[in-house]
Amino acid sequence: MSYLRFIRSLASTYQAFEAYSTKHIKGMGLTMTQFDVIATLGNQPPMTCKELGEKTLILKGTMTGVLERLEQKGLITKIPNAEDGRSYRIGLTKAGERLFKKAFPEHVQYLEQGFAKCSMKELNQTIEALDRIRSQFI
Amino acid sequence: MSYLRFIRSLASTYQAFEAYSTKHIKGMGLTMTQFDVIATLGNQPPMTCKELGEKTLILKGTMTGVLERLEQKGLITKIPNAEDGRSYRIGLTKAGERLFKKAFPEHVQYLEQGFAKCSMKELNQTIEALDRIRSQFI
DNA sequence: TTCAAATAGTCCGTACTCGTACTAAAATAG
DNA sequence: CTATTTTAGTACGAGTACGGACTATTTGAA
Repeated sequence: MSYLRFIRSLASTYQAFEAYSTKHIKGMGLTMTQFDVIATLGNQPPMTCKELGEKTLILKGTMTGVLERLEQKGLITKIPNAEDGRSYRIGLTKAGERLFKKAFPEHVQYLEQGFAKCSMKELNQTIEALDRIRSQFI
Repeated sequence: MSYLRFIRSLASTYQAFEAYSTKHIKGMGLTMTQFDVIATLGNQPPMTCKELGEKTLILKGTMTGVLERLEQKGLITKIPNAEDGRSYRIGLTKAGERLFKKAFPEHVQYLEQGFAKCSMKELNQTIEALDRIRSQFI
């Protein structure tokens, strides 16, 4: 019966982490989803909407709106794709690059703080256990 | 640096479980949030919107709409509260009761299947580790 | 080659999350 | 007892998630 407790523990830990992370991201004027896109595009050659969706787990229907808002903020550009008239490539603008180069390391460091008191050994053991449990659900 | 791997592992396990659970809930014509409300109201005396929100972690602003849709489906009723003119008590209708008595045990059993191959010992160890890690973020 | 099937993205509808502002009722301080 | 503050729930707007229908382009098969 402890699987019900496991579910609660999993959900609340995920949500606590999500809340911790979100607090920092909001300070940069982005949503988690928007940050996810910026972080994925950073230091990478421009990629299609489809590729971006695969890396970020954002569905294409959602992606349209997210990219629209990022374009309005002047952080990304859509480059027509010569090889395929249906698609285009998405890349960071100069402003997007600047934001990425500043925000990404800052955020990584912020997350690091949260884990400062966790032992490596415990983290690694938990990763292994989570991966084993997850494999039952796929 | 393994905390980045931990985050990925935590998020993907949570999402895999969520997807597994959602698949079953959708089959009963409910969303996860709606099921959460029904499951919380089952076998309990009617409670206020506030209490319901505390138990389900649904914010009051969201709750209004969720209850509206559950009321339309005829699964819940709002009972005026004699002791406090600002609030009302929310309870399951007969149809809501019937759905709960059928769907809840079915869902618990469905979840149990997913965890069938997980050892109790590993689940308990993981719960403890997750709880320790979570405490760093609150 | 031409027509059917697959693919890339968009559009739309429903539902949820979160935050802020608002209304009405209750609790409390002076 | 009145005025202030708190509290319960609603209203609303921006953003996200997800699914299904749709358009345009490309690919693949007859």
